[in-house]
Amino acid sequence: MATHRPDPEDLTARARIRDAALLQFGEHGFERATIRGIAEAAGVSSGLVRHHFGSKQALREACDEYLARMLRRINDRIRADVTLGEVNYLAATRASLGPYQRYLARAFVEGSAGTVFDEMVTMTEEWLADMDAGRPDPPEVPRRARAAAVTAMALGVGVMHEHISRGLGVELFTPEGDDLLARTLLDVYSHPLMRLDDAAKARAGLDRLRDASTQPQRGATLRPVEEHQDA
Amino acid sequence: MATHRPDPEDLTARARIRDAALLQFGEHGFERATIRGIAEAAGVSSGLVRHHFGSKQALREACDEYLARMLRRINDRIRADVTLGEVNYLAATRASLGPYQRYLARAFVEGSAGTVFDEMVTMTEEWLADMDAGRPDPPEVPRRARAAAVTAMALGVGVMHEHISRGLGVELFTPEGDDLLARTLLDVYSHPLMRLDDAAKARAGLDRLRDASTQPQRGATLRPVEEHQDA
DNA sequence: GTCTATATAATGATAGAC
DNA sequence: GTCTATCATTATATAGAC
Repeated sequence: MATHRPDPEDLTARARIRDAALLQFGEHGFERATIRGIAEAAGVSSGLVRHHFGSKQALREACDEYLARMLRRINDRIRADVTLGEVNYLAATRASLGPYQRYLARAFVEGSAGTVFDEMVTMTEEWLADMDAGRPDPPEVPRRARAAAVTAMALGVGVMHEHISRGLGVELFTPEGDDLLARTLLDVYSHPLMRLDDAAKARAGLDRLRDASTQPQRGATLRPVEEHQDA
Repeated sequence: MATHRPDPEDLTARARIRDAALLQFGEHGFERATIRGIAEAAGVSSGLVRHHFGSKQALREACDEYLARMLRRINDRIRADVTLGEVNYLAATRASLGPYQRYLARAFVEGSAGTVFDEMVTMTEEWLADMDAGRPDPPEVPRRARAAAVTAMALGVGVMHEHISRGLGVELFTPEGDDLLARTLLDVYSHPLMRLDDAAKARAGLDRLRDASTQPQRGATLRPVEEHQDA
C-alpha cells in the first residue's frame, strides 16, 4: 500500500494554495482566515490566489470539492479492504483525513461541505445495516436518518476537540490523547446510552405530545424548564 | 412551574443587547456578526454596546457567562425534578436552551463557552453513573472522559443541523423535524453502535500499536489509507 | 445612559506589469 | 503564471455631546 504524499515543495502552486487554505480555514475559520495569510503560508502572492481561484468563496468551494473527492477514494479503498471494513469506518476515515479534520469540522458547522458529509452518512449507513442484522427489535426510524445522526455524533468529537481534551485530561491530536480517545469511543460505541424501557417510555411521551398537537392546541408543547434571570 | 420570560420590551437595554448578541452570534457566527447589527437588533446605538460591554470579545464573554449561569440553574432544576431526571437530561436541556442553541453550537466549535460545556459534562457524568450500574463489563476508561465524549456527540447533532436535516428529509427546528430527530436519537441511544467483541478486537489492535510505539519506532503508526491526488 | 460622528486598520477585490 | 500596487468597503474602536 504505497501511501505516497509528496513534499509540499513538489506541489504546484495551485495545489500549495489549496493546501494552505485547508489548513488556515481549519485553524482560524473561514471569516478570520485571510487571503493574504493563505498566500503567505503557501509562499505565493495574494494576487496569485485570486488568479487561480477567483474569490475567497470559490477557494472554499475548491477545498470542499477536493476533500469530497479524497473521501470518496478513501471510502472505496475501505470498502475494498475487508480487514478494515468490519472494525471501525470512522476511525480509519479520521486517520485518513489527517490534518484536514479541523477544516471539515468548521465547514460542517457552517453548513458547507455537504457532499463530504453525505458521503460519510452513506458509509455509516452500511455500517448500521450490519448492526441492524443482529438486532432484536426492529428500528422504527429510517436507517438513513439514524446514519445521519450517528455521523454528526461521531464528528462532534472532533469538532469540539478543545473541550474533549479538557475532559480527557490529555491534549488531543497527540499520541496519548488519540489513544485515550480511541479507547473511550470504543467503550462508548459498544454500550447503549439508554435503557430500552426508558427509551420506550420516552417514545410514549413523544406519542402523547404528537397526538396532543393534532388537537385544538392549547400550548401543550415541550416547555423549557427555564426562568428568567437578569444579567 | 411559572416559566416567566419577560417581553423583550421589558428588558433593560443591557439585557436586550446581550440577548440580541446571543441571537446574532448564533445566526451569523462571531466574526460575521457586527456590533452595528447587534445594536440595531436590540434597538440601540452601536455606541451603547461599547458603553456596556467595552468590546466585541467582552460582549461574547458576557454571553458565555450568562448561558453558563442559566445552564447551572437549569441543571439544578432538573436534578431536583425526579420526573425528568431519569429519562433524558439532554433533551430537557436542549429545550431549555431554546433559541440559544445555535450560539452555543458555534461557541463550542470555536473552543469558547468552556464552562457551559463542562457543566454539561458533569450532568452527563451523573447519567453515565446510572447506566454504569447495570453494566456487565467494567469500563476501562474514566467516566469523566466518556462523559466528555458523549456530550460532544450529543451536541454534534445540533451543531450540524443543516446536514442532519438533509439526512432526515425534514427541516430541523420545526415540529415534525424535532419529533423525528427525537425518535431517531432515542433509537440510537438505546442501541450499541458496535459489538462488544469487535470493540475488544479493536482494543487489542490499539494495545499492539501502543506497545510498538514504545519500541525503537519504525513508522509503525496508524497510517492513513490515502494516496495523493492533484486537484 | 444614550446618541452621533470620526479615526483607524484590515481585507477582499481589482488592474496591470513582467 | 506570478508579482506589486491600489481601490473600495467595512467594521471596530474611540471621543465627545446631550
